Amino acid sequence: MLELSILGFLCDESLHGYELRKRVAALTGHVKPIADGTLYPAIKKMEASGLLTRELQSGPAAAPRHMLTLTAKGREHLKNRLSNPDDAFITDENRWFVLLAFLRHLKNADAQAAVLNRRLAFLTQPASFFYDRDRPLRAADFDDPFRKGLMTIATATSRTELKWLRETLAELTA
Amino acid sequence: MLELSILGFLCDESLHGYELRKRVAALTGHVKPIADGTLYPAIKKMEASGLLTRELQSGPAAAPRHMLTLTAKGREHLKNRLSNPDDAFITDENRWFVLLAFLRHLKNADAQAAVLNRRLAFLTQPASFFYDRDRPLRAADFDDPFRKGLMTIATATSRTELKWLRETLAELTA
DNA sequence: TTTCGATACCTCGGGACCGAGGTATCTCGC
DNA sequence: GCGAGATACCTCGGTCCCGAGGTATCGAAA
Repeated sequence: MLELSILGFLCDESLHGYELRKRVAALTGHVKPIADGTLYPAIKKMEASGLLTRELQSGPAAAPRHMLTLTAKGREHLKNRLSNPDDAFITDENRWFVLLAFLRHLKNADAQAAVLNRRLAFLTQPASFFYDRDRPLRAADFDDPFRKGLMTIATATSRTELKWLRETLAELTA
Repeated sequence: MLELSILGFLCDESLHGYELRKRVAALTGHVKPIADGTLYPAIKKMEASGLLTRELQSGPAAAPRHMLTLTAKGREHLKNRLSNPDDAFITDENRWFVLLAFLRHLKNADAQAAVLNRRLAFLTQPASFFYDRDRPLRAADFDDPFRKGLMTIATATSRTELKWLRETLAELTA
C-alpha cells in the first residue's frame, strides 16, 4: 500500500522524503496517519532493491534533503502493480482508492479497463454483512438503527461507484 | 478490530470458534478474508485475559467444539471499546463499520450519540486527497478520469453518510 | 472403500506498520 | 541571543495479522 503510493507519487516527479510524506498523508493520512518510522524504512528498502535512487541536496532547507527519483525498474514495478493488483487492492476501499489515484500511470486503456472490471465484478457479487443461517439479511431486517444505517450506507455508496465504473468503462472502451 | 468483532458477536450469544469465524468473515471478510491463524490466537489471548471462557462440547460435529462465552469483564470491555473507540475506528471506514455493527450493545443513547458525533466531526472537516501547495484540489481540477472518479465517489459517499448521521442523531436525542 | 470435502482447532515464521525515541539545522519571535 | 517550532532524517522494539503448514473426525460420493 505504502510502496504503491511512493511509486505513484515519484512517477510524476522527484521528491524528497519530507514532501513525499506530506503527499502520502493527504492521500491516506485521514484514514490512518503515516508515521516517519514507516515511511523512511520503506524508502530505504525500495532503494536497496533498485526501485529508486537518492541524491543528497544541500539546499536552503534546514536539514540536507535526499532527493528521490524513480528508476526505470521502479517505473516498471509501478506498472506491474497497477496492472496486476493483489485482491486486497480491489476489495479494500482504502487500497482501491490509492490504486485509483495512480491508475492514469498505466497508459494502456485496455489495462485500465481490466482493473475497473475487477472492481466491478467485486461490487456486483451479492454479499451481506449479516446472515440468518444462509439467508443474507437486509437493512429492513434490523430494528437496530446502526445496523440499518450500515447496510443503507454500504448499498448507497456501492451504487454510486457502480454508476461511475460503468460510465468510465464505456468511455475507456469507446 | 478483530477483538471488537469477537466481543460484539459473543455479546449476543455464545458461539464456537468456527461459527464465529463465519460471522466475522461475513462482516469484514469481503474486504480482507479472516485467517484461522489470526482468529484462534486472538481467542486464546482473550481467554488468557479473562474476557471469555471456553467450554468443550462433544456434540454431533466432526471435531469437538469449544463453546465461547463472554464474561462480565468481557462485556465491560466491549462497552468501553464502544464508548471510547480509538481514532482509527472513527476514521477508517472498515473499522467504523465494525463499530456500527455493534453500537447497539451500548444501551445508553447519549453514549451512542457521542460516538456518532465523533464520526460527524471527522466527516465534516474539510480535506482533500491532493493539494497544489496548500490549495485542496477538487474533482474538476483533474483531467484524469480516475482521480476525478475518486473524488466524486468520496464526496457522494460522505454525503450519504452525513445525511444518515444527522437523521439518526436527531432520533437519538429526541 | 477410499477418498474428498467439510468441520474444528492449532503453531510458527514473517511482513507491514506503529510509536516513542533520537539527531541536527534553520528561522522567527521575543 | 535564545528558545520554540518547523524541517528533515533515522532506529528499534513491539503488535497485529497473514499464510502455509499440521492434526483429527465425520459424512457422502465415486
